[in-house]
Amino acid sequence: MISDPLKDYPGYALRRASNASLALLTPRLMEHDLRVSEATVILAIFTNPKIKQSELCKLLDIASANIAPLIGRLDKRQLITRIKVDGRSQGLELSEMGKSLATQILTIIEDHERALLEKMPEPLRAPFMEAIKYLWKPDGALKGGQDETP
Amino acid sequence: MISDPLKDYPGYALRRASNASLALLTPRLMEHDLRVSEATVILAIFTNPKIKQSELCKLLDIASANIAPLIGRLDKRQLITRIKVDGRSQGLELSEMGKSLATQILTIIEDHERALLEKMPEPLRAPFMEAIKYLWKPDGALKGGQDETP
DNA sequence: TATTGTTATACTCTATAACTATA
DNA sequence: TATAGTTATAGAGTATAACAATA
Repeated sequence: MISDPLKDYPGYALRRASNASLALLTPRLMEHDLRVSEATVILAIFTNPKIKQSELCKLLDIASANIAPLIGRLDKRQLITRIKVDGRSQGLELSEMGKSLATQILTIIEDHERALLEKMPEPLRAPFMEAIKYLWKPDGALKGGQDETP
Repeated sequence: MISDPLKDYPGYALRRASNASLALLTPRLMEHDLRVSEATVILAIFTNPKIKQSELCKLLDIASANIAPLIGRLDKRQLITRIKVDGRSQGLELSEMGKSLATQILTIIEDHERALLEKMPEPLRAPFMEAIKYLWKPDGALKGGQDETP
């Protein structure tokens, strides 16, 4: 009988489960001509109007080199507007079209995430969500909170 | 204050945690000139000698088009041997060098996975591992078990 | 006809380096 | 000097289509 030697390891299970989740979500967002990363950025701007690209990078753990073309695509589609903050940085906001798209994205993602959670027995859901947060740093260890000794 | 609108969703948390895990594991395997996918395949062959490529694909959820060049690289490095089963398929086995590398990989991965799990409080570890298995299909729904009605 | 393995190709995400301009 | 943003480029994972050889 063939068996998977890594199936009981958390990091491996994370990778497999994440891939399975993305395989379900990607085609649903593609109907709106959006990648998962683009949808994530749109929602982050929706929740944090006037956020700067550098702040988005920290929040979502994306390299600044990679967010530049992504923001460029959203700008070209007139989903966002850039508002000069100072000479070198710009606050990002959603256009009306962007806000409308954001609410549609939110519907898709909420439905997707609800379906994911419903795959596991109810008593495991809360412990799962609590546990997984120890494996990354929500809100990107951003300003405001007490950081781990700098 | 900047906040992440998706941080309480399981699929998003999976993606972030998986990326964080890979960012730690990748450089450690790179010291042995191995990608994560290559190390995974080596261990799968180690555990399942004579496994065929098509079985590896099902087990690890990799498209056959993508495993061909990967196997080719392992073959060129003389880490595996291909043993003809019939005219169109071949059983894969590790060479002595491959087996030696497999044990080193296992040490790295076990250390990595142990460190991951230790990031969360002990009482959450078992529920986490139990819960996450509902989000993918370990052993790729392979032969031997009772499948979901074909 | 179906299966196994392969090649070619393309898209996405990620990573690094080098650069401009501003503070 | 340090920060914000950009460009170019490369590496890696994943996806589809097309194909040859075999069962």
